[in-house]
Amino acid sequence: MTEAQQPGFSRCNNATLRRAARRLGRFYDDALAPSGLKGTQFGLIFQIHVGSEPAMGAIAEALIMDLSALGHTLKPLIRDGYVETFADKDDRRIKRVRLTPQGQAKLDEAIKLWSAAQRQFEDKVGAEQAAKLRAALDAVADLDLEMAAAAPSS
Amino acid sequence: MTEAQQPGFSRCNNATLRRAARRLGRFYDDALAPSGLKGTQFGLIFQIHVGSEPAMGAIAEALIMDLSALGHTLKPLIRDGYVETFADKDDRRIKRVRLTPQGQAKLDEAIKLWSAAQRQFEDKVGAEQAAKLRAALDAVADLDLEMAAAAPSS
DNA sequence: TCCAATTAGTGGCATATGCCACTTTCGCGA
DNA sequence: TCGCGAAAGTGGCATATGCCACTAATTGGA
Repeated sequence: MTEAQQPGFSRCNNATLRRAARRLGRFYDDALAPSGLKGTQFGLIFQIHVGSEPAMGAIAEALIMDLSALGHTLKPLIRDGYVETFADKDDRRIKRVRLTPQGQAKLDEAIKLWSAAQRQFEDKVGAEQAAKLRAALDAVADLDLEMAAAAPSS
Repeated sequence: MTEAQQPGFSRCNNATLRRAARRLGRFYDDALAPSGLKGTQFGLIFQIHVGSEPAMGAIAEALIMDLSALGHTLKPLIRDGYVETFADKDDRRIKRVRLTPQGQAKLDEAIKLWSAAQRQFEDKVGAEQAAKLRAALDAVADLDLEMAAAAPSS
């Protein structure tokens, strides 16, 4: 056993979350590896897929990502020809995103791999437990946090 | 509401976890900002703190991090003088890590900020709920996943 | 004793994420 | 209609993480 796992530390919700995310991330990444996509890219492509040519801002909001981070993450997918962007017809500030035919095909391919990982995970923890965990995580994600304005003026 | 959040997608345990991690990560990052540390760095420094001059491998294992990733993450902390490394006396392959006095001071400073964030989070979700969530996440982290060797030879 | 397999880290490369400073467009009120 | 403030992205910079190919030390046999 790893002695370095003192209880005091594991009380940090953020650290615990990241730790689990690293673990699960690698698992899904491994499962998706044959497709050449990472778990994050799969999630992003899927999000684009379910959206109706979503604007970047909409995607960022849905995934709770920084808009610029989304822009960066999108680049390799555009470079590899899975995704393409185009300006909104009515508002030139808005850039919409959609999958290319290859992107669609890649998504279909990845979904098969993803399903196996998802199934294995749920077999281990139980579909019900998994659903509860996701619900709890979604609740955290939608939480209205905000540090109570530290020093309230002078 | 964000229409782009179709139910189909949120069924991915990995995507849901990352989404929550981004959200919570920003919250803790904001809270720790005055100290100049990121949430990840805080967790790492804390881990070094509770360990007894832990070897890099031990830290990586405890945090479920890739050893090389740990090495990279450690660099800015070493550069800023919060952490230092030294070779193990008996096994020169092993590199041990410890906090410098400044690192200790920075940790103390950061713990105050962290406490406020931790408290605010637990006030929102409830200490008990938070504990349950951490337990569930630890369970996920310790899961014995492993894709059942895809193609079992020829 | 000497070499093969193992263990612990390092460096390079690529993606994942954020923040900040800008630039371009819009929307709106004077 | 002019011009200012808001909205949507982009680029640069820095950290977070992983994988892979290597190098240096160790450990076990033969």
